Amino acid sequence: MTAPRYQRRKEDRPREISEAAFEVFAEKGYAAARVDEVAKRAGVSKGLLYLYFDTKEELFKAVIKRVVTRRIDALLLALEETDLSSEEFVRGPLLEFMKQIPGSPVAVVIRLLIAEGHRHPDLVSYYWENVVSRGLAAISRFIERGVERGEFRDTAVTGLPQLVLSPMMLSMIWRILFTTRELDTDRLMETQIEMILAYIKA
Amino acid sequence: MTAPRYQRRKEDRPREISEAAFEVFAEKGYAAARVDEVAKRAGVSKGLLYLYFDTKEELFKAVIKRVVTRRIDALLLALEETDLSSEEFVRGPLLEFMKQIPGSPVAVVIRLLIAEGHRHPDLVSYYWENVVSRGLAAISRFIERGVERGEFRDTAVTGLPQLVLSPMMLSMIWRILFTTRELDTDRLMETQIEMILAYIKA
DNA sequence: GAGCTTGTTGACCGTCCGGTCATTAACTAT
DNA sequence: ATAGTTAATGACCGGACGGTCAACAAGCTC
Repeated sequence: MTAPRYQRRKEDRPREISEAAFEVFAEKGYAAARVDEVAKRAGVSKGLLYLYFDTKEELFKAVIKRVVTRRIDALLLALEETDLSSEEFVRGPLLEFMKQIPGSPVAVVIRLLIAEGHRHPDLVSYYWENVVSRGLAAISRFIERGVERGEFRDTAVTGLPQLVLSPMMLSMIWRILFTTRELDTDRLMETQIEMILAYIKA
Repeated sequence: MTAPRYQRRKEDRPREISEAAFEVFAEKGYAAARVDEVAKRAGVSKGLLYLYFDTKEELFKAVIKRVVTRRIDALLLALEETDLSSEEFVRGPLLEFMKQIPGSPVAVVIRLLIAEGHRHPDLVSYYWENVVSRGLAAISRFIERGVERGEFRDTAVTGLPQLVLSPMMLSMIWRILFTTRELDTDRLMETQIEMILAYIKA
């Protein structure tokens, strides 16, 4: 009466493998990540991994998409439905959202995309369509709304929502490269918001 | 009377190999770059490459350092020696410098560092010491000078020179990932400078 | 032009790794 | 219990790739 050597868990395997893969890709990057290592961390054999994912590249794409998909909607919804004034929303929920990104899995995805995007153009398109373009459009719309309400002036910022996010981008890269060096990334983003508001407030 | 099969060119080989390596690393990233490919593009045999560089990793480091070393000093010098007013210098030479970076080899180096920095901490330190910390310190000093001269107020920006550069950072990443998508990166940087000046001018 | 030095070649090696598949054994239906 | 189904294993393969080295030949010296 020994314990079974393994259990069949068809339902959970893809997620477990994908989670393990995220870890390994995050640590090593795509090319240096070993499929054996992923299988090991997921607690399965390499053969099984290849039952659920056709190739290493498919696995990679699945991992990226999985992380991306779970993260965008909350903010966009909040942004559409808030009854705060534009300024209050920017200073509150939007800033909070930005502060939390550089330490989140999104930062890892960005790193992987920067490193490997070249050879996975469909992945870059996916990320563009599901995250970047939606996020930027939402910020633009939001500023426009502020203009319509008479809270903001109509400046170049309306058409350059990237300005709001650029310190967040820099903070992400900073943490990726210079984890040990000092930088108050929160303060960086706060100050940018402060400047933008000062610049566009009516 | 046949032409010799090769010429001895001890002096030029390291540079030629290093240039070829830059191309290949830029196209493929570190792990996916093939030493054979580098040798082929440099017009030498793999054996010769290994005479000048001990390992692939040493080659990589040499390439990064070579690109970095040739690029920093001009701006820092101009910044120290200019007799323009602070505002004029920012709107002129500094902005020009920033605009030109995202399309330069520096952007490639950044991409490689983001992708591979993890496993080459000494390379990250090198980049930090020779480029980032010097550049940021120079900008900080410059703003302080403006404050001393009464041109600027003393704001949080003095201690956050990253704010000046963050749209440049975003522009670099944007071009790396989304070459095809529209973004007026020049306008992005101009607007940031505009906002900062409006924010800190006395 | 003979002989020496050394820059250069390219075939070769050992290892590693993505991907395969015959075999096994956990579950299921009866 | 038994037989059938299929989730899961892990040994294995072929090719690729970083790195080596014995042989070669370009250029120098006399």
